[in-house]
Amino acid sequence: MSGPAFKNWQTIQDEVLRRIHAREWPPGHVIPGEVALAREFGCARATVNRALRALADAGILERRRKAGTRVALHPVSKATVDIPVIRREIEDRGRAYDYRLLTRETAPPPPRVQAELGLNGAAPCLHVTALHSADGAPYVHEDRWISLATVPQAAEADFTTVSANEWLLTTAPYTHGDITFAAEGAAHPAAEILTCPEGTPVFVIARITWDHGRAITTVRLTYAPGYRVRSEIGPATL
Amino acid sequence: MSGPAFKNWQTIQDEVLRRIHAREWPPGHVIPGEVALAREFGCARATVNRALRALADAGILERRRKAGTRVALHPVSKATVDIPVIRREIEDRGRAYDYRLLTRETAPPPPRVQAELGLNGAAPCLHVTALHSADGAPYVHEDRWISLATVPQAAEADFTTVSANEWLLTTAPYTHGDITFAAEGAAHPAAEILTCPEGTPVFVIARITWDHGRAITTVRLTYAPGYRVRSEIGPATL
DNA sequence: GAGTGGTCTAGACCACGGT
DNA sequence: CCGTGGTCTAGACCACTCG
Repeated sequence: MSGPAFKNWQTIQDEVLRRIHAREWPPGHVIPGEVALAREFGCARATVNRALRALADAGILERRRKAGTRVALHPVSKATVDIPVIRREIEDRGRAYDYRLLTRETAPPPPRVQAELGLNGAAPCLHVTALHSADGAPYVHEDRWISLATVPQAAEADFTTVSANEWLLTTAPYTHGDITFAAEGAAHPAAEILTCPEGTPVFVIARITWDHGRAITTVRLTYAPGYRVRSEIGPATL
Repeated sequence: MSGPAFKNWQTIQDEVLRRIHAREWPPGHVIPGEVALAREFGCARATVNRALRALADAGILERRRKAGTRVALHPVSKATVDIPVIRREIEDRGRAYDYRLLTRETAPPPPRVQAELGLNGAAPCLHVTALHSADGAPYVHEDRWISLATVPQAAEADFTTVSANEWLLTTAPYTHGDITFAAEGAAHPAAEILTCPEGTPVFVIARITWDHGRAITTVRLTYAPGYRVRSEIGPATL
C-alpha cells in the first residue's frame, strides 16, 4: 500500500544508500540500530543485518559493537581485480597460448628474495624464469623464486610443459598473498625477451604467496608494453 | 567428544577448504547439498549457506540452483584494491598534502571522452587539470572531464581549494565505476608538471564513474615515477 | 516437475567494548 | 554493566533451472 515494501535485503540496502546520498545520514552519522531499522522496515533483524553487513564490507559503513553503525567518514571505494592463471587470461581473450621455460636452477636467493620469503641465508630456493606468449607474441616474462622449505616437491618438477604458475596452484595452494602493481622501465633480461628496448614502460606485477604463514613463492611478472588491468568499482563489492 | 564441533560458519568454511585442498573434493566436483552438509555438521542450513556463499563470492565455489554447488575448475583469485581520496592517500602515509588547480575550462570534449561518457557532440563538459603534491614533490597529475549534463552544479564550483576529486565525492556520489591500471611513458603536459623527462615510465589510472547509468566523470591520473599499488589476495584453490 | 540454492522470519544466546 | 552487532536455529516459502 504505502510505497515500496522493504522486505528483501537488497531493497533495504538501496534505501540505506539513498539516505546516505541524500545526506539524511551524512558521513560520520550514527544510524539507528538494527532493531529500530527492522521495526521501521517491517522485517526481521537478520534481514537488516544482511544489508548493513554488505555495506560495511563495501567500506561505506563502519560497524562496532556497542558503538553502533556509522556512515564512513572517508568512503573508500574498493575495486576487485581478478587474478587468473596466465594461460586462462590469454585463452579467455581468444588468443593462442604458448609457454617456454627459459631457466631453472637451484640457488641461494638474493637478499631481496630472502627477505620477501622470510628465509635465512642458507635456505635453498628454486629459481625459474619463463616466457608466456599470446598468438606467438611475447606476453609476459615470469621471474620466480620458490621456497623449497615450503614446497620440497618443486625440486622434482621440471616446468617444461606446465608453467610454475599452474603447477603451484594445483600442488601448493596458498591461503593468502600480497600483490603490487607498478610501472617500470623494461630491464635486462626481460627487455630482450619481450623484444622491446630497455627502458620501455612496462607493467610489472610482483606477488608473494603464503600457506598459513609459510612463504611459498615470490614472482615478478613483466608484461609486454600495452598491458592493462581493468576492474570495476562499486558500492556492492565483494 | 569427536573432533571440532562445526558450529560456526567459519569453522565450516575451513573444513570445506580443507577437503578441497586435500583433493577429497577435486576441481569440478559437485559437493553435497546444503541440507546434507547441515546434517553432517550438525548445524542449521543457514549456517552452511553462509559458509558456502562466502566461498562462492571468493571464486572458489560455483553455485547454481538445481545444479548444486561445485568446486571451481579455474580458481580466480581476487585482489581488492582500495581507492581512497588522493588527499587521504597522501596524508595516511604521514606526508604533507598540497593541491594546485592548473586549468579549468568549459569545452566540448574530444571524441575519446565523448565516447567514454556516452555523450553526443553538443554536450558541454568541464575540463579540469590539477596537481596533487606530497611533501612538496609532485605526486599525481589529474586530468578530468566532468559531464555538466549529469552534474550541472559543477559549473559553479571553482576547484581552487577543494579538488574535483573530493568535490565530486561529496556532491555527486557514484553508484559504480570502471578503472584501468596501465604503464605508460610520461607525455606532455604531465611529464613537465611531474618534472620528469617525457617517456619516463609512469603509472596511469583511468577511471570512469556513473550514477545510475548517467556518466559523471572520466579522469586520468598520471602518478610520479615510483608509484605502486599494493593489495592483498584471498585464498585460491585448484 | 522437482530439486537446489536464495532468502526471510522470529527468537535466542554470545562477545565485544563503551560507560 | 549492559547495549550493540555477530551469529545460530528451525522452519518456511520462493525462484531458478535442469532434466
